Amino acid sequence: MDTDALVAEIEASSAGTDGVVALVLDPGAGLGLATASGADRWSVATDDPAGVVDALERALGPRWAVWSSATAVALARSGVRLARCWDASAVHRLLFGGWRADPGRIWARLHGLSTTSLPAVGPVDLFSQPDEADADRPVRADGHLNPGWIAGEWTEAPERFGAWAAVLAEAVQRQRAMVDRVASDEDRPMAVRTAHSESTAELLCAELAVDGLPMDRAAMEALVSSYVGPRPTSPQDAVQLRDARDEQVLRHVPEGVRFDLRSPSQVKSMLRMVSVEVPDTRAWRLERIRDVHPLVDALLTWRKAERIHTTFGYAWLDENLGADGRFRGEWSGSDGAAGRMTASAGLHNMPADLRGGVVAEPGHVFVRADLGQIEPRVLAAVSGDRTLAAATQADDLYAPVAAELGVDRATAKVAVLGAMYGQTTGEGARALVGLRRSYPVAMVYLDAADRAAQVGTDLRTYGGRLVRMGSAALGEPGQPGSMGDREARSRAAARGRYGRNAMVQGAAAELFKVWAVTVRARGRAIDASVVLCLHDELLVHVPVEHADAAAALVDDALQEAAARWAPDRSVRFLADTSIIPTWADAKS
DNA sequence: TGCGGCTATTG
DNA sequence: CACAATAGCCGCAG
Repeated sequence: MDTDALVAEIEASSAGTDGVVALVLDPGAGLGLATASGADRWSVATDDPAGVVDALERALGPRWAVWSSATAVALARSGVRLARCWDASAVHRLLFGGWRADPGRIWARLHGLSTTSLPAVGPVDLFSQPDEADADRPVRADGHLNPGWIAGEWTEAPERFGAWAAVLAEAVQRQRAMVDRVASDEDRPMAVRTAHSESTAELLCAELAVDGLPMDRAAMEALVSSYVGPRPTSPQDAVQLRDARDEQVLRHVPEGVRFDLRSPSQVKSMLRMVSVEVPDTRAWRLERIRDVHPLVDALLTWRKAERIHTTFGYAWLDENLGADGRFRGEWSGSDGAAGRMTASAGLHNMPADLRGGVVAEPGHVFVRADLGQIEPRVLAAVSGDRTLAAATQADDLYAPVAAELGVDRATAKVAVLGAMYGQTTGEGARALVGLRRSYPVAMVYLDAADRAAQVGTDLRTYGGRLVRMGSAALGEPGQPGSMGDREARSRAAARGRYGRNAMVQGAAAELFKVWAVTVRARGRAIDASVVLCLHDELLVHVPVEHADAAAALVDDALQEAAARWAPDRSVRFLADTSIIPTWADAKS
């Protein structure tokens, strides 16, 4: 079938179904399509599935339903960009929390099947009797998805393409119904929009992973070299250089005594040998006693260099920086408790000292923008606290809060942050009384989350993300006898802080992603690409002639995002935006 | 070989 | 050293 005929069929079939078209893709063999109802499906055998998708995108521009961002990654590798999608794994994480979101798990959840013993490919065990009749079908007799198809057997015969897409279409239809229920029954009216923006954020993640971050290898190697010296010429040389670095510290202890600088307990012994007694060897602690003994100073200097050497050194560049001057990591659209974006390869914790190596390509610049005081502003929005919302009108939110509380700005800031993090000691805790009096709505919102989390009740963010409170890392609430009373209370308090913060951090992550995908969408017309997302900061790469337009676009996109995310306009959001040649040039 | 602890980096 | 994260190395249990 030619593409025009396919377009016409899909157009006729998907009328009145919100324009959702399910897509499964095998880059080597073809694609499967299905309309939202799953009633109509197509199997297209082609050696250029990306080209077909691109043609459909231009002709129809549907909301593409996909199992995960793997589809978008494959398309991005072929230079094909989708505008909108419904990412079943992203929506699964939104609805149910946690991280694992493979098709088998998504399907099981939507059909009320067990997710603790999902069928798997491989040796037959007691729980999975083979059933020959199941092999040809995407759904087994027991209702679970066929693990073989999940693992890739759907690509083995072209007629399976459409069947697999139809399965996805059904899953997405069920997800949509569940999101609608969250919106209506659980009082999270933004849930559908969140499903859309979180899904589109997955498209952005695919592009971030495929396109990478512009990096100047020579500039970055020069920066690395300034900390750890030149690149070793051989493995033997590497060992020698490492011994030489260690020796700069060890020469401060008596002759013949050896310590492993990489072992905290040995470092503690080493310090004791020169009469420096510390409970641990963290840098902030040693910093204060830097002058006590030259060994301390040498150790701190060594630590800094060792960090670059092991994590952000030549090996790091060799592994992640391509010959095309793009640094690539893996991106996740919604990780952890609160659903923040995360990135691997150190993209989110690269030392600030190395930012000078992140350089725009010739003829390009970066537009860098970060949200100001995003978490307290988000707290004002999601809690509906009118007084705190009024404070967001100020460029510096802490100034009116300080005036209201009758304290200085630093105290006000510590108090607000302490309230959001659940701090119970120190200066912040003392100012909490004033916060409760002046901003009762926001404080009650935080306290309610804290109390629910303490007893193990799951939470939902403003946008509708489920924050699960039953994970093993947090410990089970109310376990009798397994621990002392003090330990149990400490665990409960930790769960409370976790839940309290997840409501704020999670909502901030949702707003951030709406902003990021808005910039992605609007920026396309002027060739502006988001190349880095950092929780409250965007780095956009753009041809120099469009720099001013891109900077204006980023600011406009924030207002657009804020209006869509929180239709109540009483809370003000602002971004600090600059046009810079390297990431190190930002003024903040 | 897997995992918790310690450390450093980021928002 | 509150909240979140990635990542490396060490020491110990299995």
